[in-house]
Amino acid sequence: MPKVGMEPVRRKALVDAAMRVIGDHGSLTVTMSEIAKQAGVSPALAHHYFGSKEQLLIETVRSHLQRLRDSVVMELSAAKTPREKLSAIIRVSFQADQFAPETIAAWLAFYAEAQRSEETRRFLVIYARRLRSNLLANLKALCPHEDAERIAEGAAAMIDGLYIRQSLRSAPISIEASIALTEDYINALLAPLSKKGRPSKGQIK
Amino acid sequence: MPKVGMEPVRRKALVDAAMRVIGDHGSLTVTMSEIAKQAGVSPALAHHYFGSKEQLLIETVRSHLQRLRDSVVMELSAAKTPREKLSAIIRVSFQADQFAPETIAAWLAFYAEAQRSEETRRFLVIYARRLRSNLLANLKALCPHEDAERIAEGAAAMIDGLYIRQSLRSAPISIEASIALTEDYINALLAPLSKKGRPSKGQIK
DNA sequence: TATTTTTGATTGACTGATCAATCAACAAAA
DNA sequence: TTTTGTTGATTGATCAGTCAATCAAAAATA
Repeated sequence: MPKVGMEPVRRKALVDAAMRVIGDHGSLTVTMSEIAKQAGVSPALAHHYFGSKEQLLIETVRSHLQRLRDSVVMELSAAKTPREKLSAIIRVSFQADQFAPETIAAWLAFYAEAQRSEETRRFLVIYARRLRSNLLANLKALCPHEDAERIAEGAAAMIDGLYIRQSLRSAPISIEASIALTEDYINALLAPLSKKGRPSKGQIK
Repeated sequence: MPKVGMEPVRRKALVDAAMRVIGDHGSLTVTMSEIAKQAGVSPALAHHYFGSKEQLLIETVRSHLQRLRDSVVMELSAAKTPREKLSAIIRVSFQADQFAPETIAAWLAFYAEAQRSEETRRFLVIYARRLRSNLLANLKALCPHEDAERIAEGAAAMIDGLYIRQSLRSAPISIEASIALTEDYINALLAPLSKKGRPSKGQIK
């Protein structure tokens, strides 16, 4: 085996391994040994590259959020109208790999960790803001601004709520049903509204 | 100091202490020592009464859920109509002590724990089912059954989602706003419906 | 080209701290 | 004197983090 330029390879392997271990362990109380073993290296090497367990965990959150962000960007650029973009955001939130039990377990663990780790919290806040602002921007094209704020808040909450409920794995809701519930919410709140505030009968002001 | 009948007193003190410690620690990785100190007894006594840390934690979840349940029952009995009962359920979910940062942190920790502890998971499943079925029962009085199912699912998700978003403590949503968002959801989805499925103009079948 | 030197990658063994859990002993009430 | 409550001291396990030593490739030198 070669000997140079291993660093990026090992870092990625360790971050991926951490994600997997956290996922099926369902918590951040995982040991460096478990992660290292999963990545096929010694625990000492994990410390060598990341300095501390906390740092490795933070990189793991970062990487996960980055991947999610990339998905959103890609899907958003494919969608044309604001309404299509809203659907794209929803679709990505519930896409299969995001909605897998291990991924959801990891999410939950990250949220719990954010109660103690300021840095983890910051990442999740960024994610939450991005979700909200993506929704908001497109809603503003479809209804008055104040309504858009409310609806964005509600839709974001619903998405996160569907996640957390999924984590209990009792009567799990399918991906399609989750998408439908969120779409319904947006449609129902948008229905009586329109860009410039059409009251009820299609009269444009 | 007196000497008999201490057991229930100590158990309650320890469970309450655990809740407090978990709350401001924001995680279940708390030590028996911390809990015992908070309760003003020695760690050995905590083990004496609960046998293990896990058992104490489980009792803590149970006690918390029981208190919530009591609140719901009380508020529900005060409400008369189905629509009022729906509002009562929502109101309890967001009542001040439930929505306090430490309580939310504790909830989150319990959800994370449920990934590993079957018993904790069972309690949370029971809570989730109860919330859903309380909503469902009252919704059924207001719209067709299939619609009631969807709306109950969505409202439950929204409630949980508002909780989890609150845990990030960035741009926190007020109690009133949280209630308003959930009420809006129900109103919006209920609007085009009625008990026997009036299509759109008030014609009763 | 052959050799030595340097450098990055990697690990086994170890340390120190933390903690759940146990237990023997003691105090006070019954 | 029996029972209940209570604790300090201790044990054993687990882990994050450190370190000195090894190995093999690459670079420098002859």
